[in-house]
Amino acid sequence: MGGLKRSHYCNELQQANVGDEIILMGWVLRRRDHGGVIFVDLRDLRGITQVVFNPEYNEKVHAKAHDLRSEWVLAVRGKVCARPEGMTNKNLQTGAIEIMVDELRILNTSPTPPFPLDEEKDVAENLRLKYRYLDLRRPKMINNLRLRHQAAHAIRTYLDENNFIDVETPILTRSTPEGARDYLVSSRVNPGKFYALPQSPQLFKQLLMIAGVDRYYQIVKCFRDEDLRADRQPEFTQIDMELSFVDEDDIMTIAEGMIQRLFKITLNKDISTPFKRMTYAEAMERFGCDKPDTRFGLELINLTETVRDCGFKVFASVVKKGGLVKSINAKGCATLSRKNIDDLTEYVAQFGARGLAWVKIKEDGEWQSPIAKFFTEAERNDMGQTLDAAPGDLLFFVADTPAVVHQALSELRLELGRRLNLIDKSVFDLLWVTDFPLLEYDEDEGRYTAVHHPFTAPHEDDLALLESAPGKVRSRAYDMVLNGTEIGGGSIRIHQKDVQNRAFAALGISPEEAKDKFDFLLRALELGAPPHGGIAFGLDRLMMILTASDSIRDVIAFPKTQRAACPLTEAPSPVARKQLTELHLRPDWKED
RNA sequence: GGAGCCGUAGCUCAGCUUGGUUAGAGUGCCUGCCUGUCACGCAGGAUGUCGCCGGUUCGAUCCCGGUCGGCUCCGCCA
Repeated sequence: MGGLKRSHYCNELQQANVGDEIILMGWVLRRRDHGGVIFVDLRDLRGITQVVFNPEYNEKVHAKAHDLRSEWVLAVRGKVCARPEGMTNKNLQTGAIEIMVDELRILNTSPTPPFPLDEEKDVAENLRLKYRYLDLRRPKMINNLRLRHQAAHAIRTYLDENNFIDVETPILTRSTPEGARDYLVSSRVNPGKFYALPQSPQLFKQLLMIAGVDRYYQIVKCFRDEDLRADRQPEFTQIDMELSFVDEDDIMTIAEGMIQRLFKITLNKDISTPFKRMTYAEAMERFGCDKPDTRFGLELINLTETVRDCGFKVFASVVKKGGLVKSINAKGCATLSRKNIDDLTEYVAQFGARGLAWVKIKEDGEWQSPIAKFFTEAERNDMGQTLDAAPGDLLFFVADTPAVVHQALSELRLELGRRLNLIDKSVFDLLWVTDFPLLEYDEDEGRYTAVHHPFTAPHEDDLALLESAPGKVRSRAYDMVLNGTEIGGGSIRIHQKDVQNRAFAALGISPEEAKDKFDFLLRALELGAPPHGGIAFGLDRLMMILTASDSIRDVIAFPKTQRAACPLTEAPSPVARKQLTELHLRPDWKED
């Protein structure tokens, strides 16, 4: 750089700097060559400054500026000048001034970049990912990275103020049963044995509580070898914490304070605490899901009892078989076309609904519906009353198993919310969902599995049910929900060995297997484990919401594609046979 | 494991329904002109494995099958 030192960033210079001699460094965003005067928009991570090469001001430098091209890297020494009358650019933070250049250093050149960086148009994502370092030069992307940094910083500061200490836990650890598929790492020095990358530092943070650490946190990578989604990556970041001698309220209060701080620092938004709370049972009943978006209505209404003995066999037989009939009253939506309704029927079909019954309430209160004829007038009145139906309304019904009814109507509700523009995007709607069931029955495995994880404490009132009615046991788990997205979840943990053994037994884990896989935990629990609990937040998902991104990939510097590949490094890649041999692995795939 | 959408110039896309001349547009790029632009302007120019393989056909960017890649979703994600 020939001894030049940057004096300012490209967003800083204002009217007050006029007359100053400054040095900027950055990339050529655009060059406008007027034959005489040449304008260059110089960009760095913070902004853009117009630099001017005028032959009358400095002929030698002007000549050199002819060669400049997009994304060349420059150091520019010059004088801050006020722009001529009427020439300010209101779209630019530095639009009041420009730099008359005395010295131009070309620090690096570049061929024409493979895609434009000026954000005028969307670019194919795999191209962006292949040249991610170019993509990240775009203001939106660098802003996302910066906001993520600010979020992490605010969280660390807050937790430090609250006596948490950051402790690192192993990335190479042991595979445990339950949960997601593990990423495995083979051990060179232990033939036939494997490490697993952590799905979360769950057991280590519990062991830290037993160690007396009292309050632990970590912003930490977690790994789950499952299929990707717009909001799911195989490696993702958790804000992980654990506290001793606390109950649910203590943890919720700490977590609320942290989220409050996060919003204040990153978006300067004031969030009021405490957050709303809702039990799992209420969330399912009213919204059909455990992470309700409560920014709008369209709640589910239970008609199971109303239609139990009705004339419509589809409904009545579902009820008889123990299923549910629920409805959504889309107020004032009778104007939706048959095509609209068909689209919605197709939409809910992907969630298992075999049909979507509907009724339009006409101006005279009569039903316009394919199923109207199956109901007596009394039944129609009964249903209309339960649903608060009025002329102009559109009623949707799903009758099926509780799981299908809830998922289908929950998704229908969200789709209606989006289509009807019912969601106020400026609102951040935070709530807790509590009292999750501890266990749920897995038909495929023929046993109960943990809804949260196997170390979650059962509700004390329900302890006796652990053996007699495992599905009825409530847990001491809680999720934090933001705008219908689960952003964090945690629980009070089991801190007594005998309770942990009973929980394992309920999960169908034999005492032998428990000893084999979790001996270290059981031993630790009996050596003076304090009551403890914690919570973990998905930092990536939080950042998605804070940046209003559609994809988790937009808040991760180097994300992976849906096939879990990195277009930039071309990971995963083949490895030399020698590496495999050292790891005692014998490939069963064809080598090139 | 399954469903849907997409793949044409460096980039963003049209063309494909109904197969047939030289495959287009905008932008970018190159050259020239231009001293106040800021998505500068004007004139000219170059640029295509129509993802790949196969089939049907006299003839395939277009129809069919397969395959590769990208995205969204279901399953999966304690």
